[in-house]
Amino acid sequence: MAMSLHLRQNSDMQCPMDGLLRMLMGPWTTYILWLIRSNGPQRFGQLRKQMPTISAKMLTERLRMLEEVGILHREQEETIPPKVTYSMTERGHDLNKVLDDLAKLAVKWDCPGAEKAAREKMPKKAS
Amino acid sequence: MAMSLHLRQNSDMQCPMDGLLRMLMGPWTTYILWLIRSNGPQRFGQLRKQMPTISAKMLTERLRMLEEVGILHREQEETIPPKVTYSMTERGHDLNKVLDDLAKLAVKWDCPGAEKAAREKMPKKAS
DNA sequence: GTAACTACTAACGAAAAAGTGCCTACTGGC
DNA sequence: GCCAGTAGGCACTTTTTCGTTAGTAGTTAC
Repeated sequence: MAMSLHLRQNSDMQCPMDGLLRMLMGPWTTYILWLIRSNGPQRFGQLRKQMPTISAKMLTERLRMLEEVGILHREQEETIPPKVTYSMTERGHDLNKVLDDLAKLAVKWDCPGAEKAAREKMPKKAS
Repeated sequence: MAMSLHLRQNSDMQCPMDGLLRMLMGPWTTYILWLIRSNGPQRFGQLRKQMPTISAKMLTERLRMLEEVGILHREQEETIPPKVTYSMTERGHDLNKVLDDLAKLAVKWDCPGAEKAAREKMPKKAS
């Protein structure tokens, strides 16, 4: 904790994207968004089945975070066993447009270079 | 390394964005791009001065990665002391358009929610 | 003659992130 | 009566990430 009383990285600097990127950056985040957009609102367990290697803890955490920033909506039925469904908010749809553009770029480039670098020099978990 | 012979997270799945996001996601990545776009080609030391809290190791690593995926161009003069200048490639400019959109979104939302969540539930370093 | 300058690299260690296993509550099927 | 099933929470362990320190080279300024 070298800089707790300092600039927190550059979040206090002039770049307004910081918060947004920090959110998208999280592991699995965009993959979750993609699943919900493609297949509609879904329950916790359904999402989990589509991401065989995610841990429950991680999935919970990501979903909670996406809810907190207002991108996903969480609907809970208090039955037992419980039933929780996640869907996109309006804000979520805003985001999808940008993500689409990003996806187009990814397809356009689709170079082995990116593949290679992704394996070596970048954070391990994305999507 | 639970799954080295397996799906590596979901990178082997259908999402083509994975590599691209893994790249943008890295700490400081977009901040570096922003600096170079705003102020033009720059040398290692100049960049460093503008990011007082980054370590040399980190900066080197990020720059190398951006070079590897073809977003930055690295030009080295073999003098001693050496002189290395980084500039944007064409591909880099492609990216900037999308990043601009992202920035617009960030400004549009600019909610305390994002701020708050950014502090708590997301990876520590972005920009 | 030595100290500073630049753009790094390698090795080490601390801190943060993520995985694992165990727990909950009530209902429904055997 | 017993076990499975849902959506997690909590504590503990492992993995990953990142900063710090030390070192490189030859020229130039003191």
